[in-house]
Amino acid sequence: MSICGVLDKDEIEEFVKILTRQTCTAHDPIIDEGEPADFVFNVTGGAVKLFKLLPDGRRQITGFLFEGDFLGIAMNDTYSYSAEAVGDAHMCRFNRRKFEALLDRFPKLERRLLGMASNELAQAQDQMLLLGRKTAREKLCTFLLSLSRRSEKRGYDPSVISVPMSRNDIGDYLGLTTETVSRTFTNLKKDGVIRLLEGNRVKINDAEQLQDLAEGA
Amino acid sequence: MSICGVLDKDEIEEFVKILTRQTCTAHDPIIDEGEPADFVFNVTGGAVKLFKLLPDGRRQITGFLFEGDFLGIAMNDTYSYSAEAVGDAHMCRFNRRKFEALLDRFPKLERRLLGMASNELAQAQDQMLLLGRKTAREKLCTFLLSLSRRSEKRGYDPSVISVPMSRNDIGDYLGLTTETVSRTFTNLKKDGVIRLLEGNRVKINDAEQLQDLAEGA
DNA sequence: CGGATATTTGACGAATCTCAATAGGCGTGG
DNA sequence: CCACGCCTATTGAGATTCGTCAAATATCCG
Repeated sequence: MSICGVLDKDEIEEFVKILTRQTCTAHDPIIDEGEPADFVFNVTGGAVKLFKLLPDGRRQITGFLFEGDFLGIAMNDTYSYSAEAVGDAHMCRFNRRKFEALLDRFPKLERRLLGMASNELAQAQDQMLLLGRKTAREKLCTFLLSLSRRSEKRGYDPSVISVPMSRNDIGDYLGLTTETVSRTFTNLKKDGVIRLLEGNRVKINDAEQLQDLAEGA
Repeated sequence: MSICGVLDKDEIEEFVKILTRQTCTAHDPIIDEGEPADFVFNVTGGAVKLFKLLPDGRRQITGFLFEGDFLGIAMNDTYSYSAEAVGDAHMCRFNRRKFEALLDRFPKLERRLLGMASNELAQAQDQMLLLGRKTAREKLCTFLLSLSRRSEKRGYDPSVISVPMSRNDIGDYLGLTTETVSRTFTNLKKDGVIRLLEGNRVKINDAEQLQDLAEGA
């Protein structure tokens, strides 16, 4: 587990004692915005989406979590967003009270959480730039690039990425409609930037070109 | 200073020792994206805007800071955004290394920073929802409402808010153009939702209506 | 194979942007 | 104190990107 990288064996033991393993299937609600934030989670497999809703049903996905990602760093009294699994997802669940008690005992963990929150904040700012100022094409290229970088960081081939989420989810993440996402995929394909493979995978033909397209350069 | 609310007199002394006071005028760069993050700041007066740029000059303002707000919670090696004063702004500057050294001595401060980061993260998610899914009118209402709430929290009349930033800044914060911001102000005025007063102030006629408009209800 | 769901494609419309002109504010200096 | 000039805000007209609605196609899974 990524948050535990700074802990030694005995310390990890303490966490294992208080965790519950759980599996969620697609559309399975994990947490609901506004509910008391009684648990924090660590994703151990699959993908999870975080989102907020407007009263009329419009949805903004604020992030996708993958193996190793932590859900609930921002610990206010209530959850500020909802979460559900993209496909099937596996997670460790911690009672928040017990989790915080352990935090007190391992101050280096607190420092680490602050670091993770910093990263999330930086990511959130990138996403604001994307949502507020990028075109549909730039948005999709940015998205594919971030998936590619994530793949690379986990030791996979960055030029062939798995895109497990639906067009609709991608749209709700990028501030676009399903149709625009689909059309933009088609355009990128036509322009030779990417190739669509079976199994929801995408081949990136020229990462540098993708990078330029992502920034409107 | 807001971050120091958890400290006692002697502890605050330690911070005062390492701070430098500085004043910035409009468009004065405070920090630049990509530069080494050698300093952290606390705003003591005026307003500051945080923003990111695309290569062609498109700009996204990711947040406004006011008195008491802290700049640099997200402490990576380099700044992930730029900052400049809106009008004139006053700030305390801390050497980051020394600041972090003090953090080690006051663990409750670290907990507090994590709390502040959590709040910022929640705010960032709200802003993503706004940027990705709200209409121009909803965006502006949300913005005015947040200024009103901020005013209220500081003990001012929430129905008359000061809007010190330019239409252009508001546009870059809401993902709109100057013209659309201006037009939307005009519409809200025409519909009796707000009234424009001199001195860049805005009178909110019906806060509840504004709330509804902000969420598309 | 068949039904359900997701994706793609097309035609059209609307919100917002762009470009351009006008009006308003504010400070400076005569 | 007024006039000028600069900068920002407002308003207008037309263009464009993206959204909406609808239909066709593809994919998944039992």
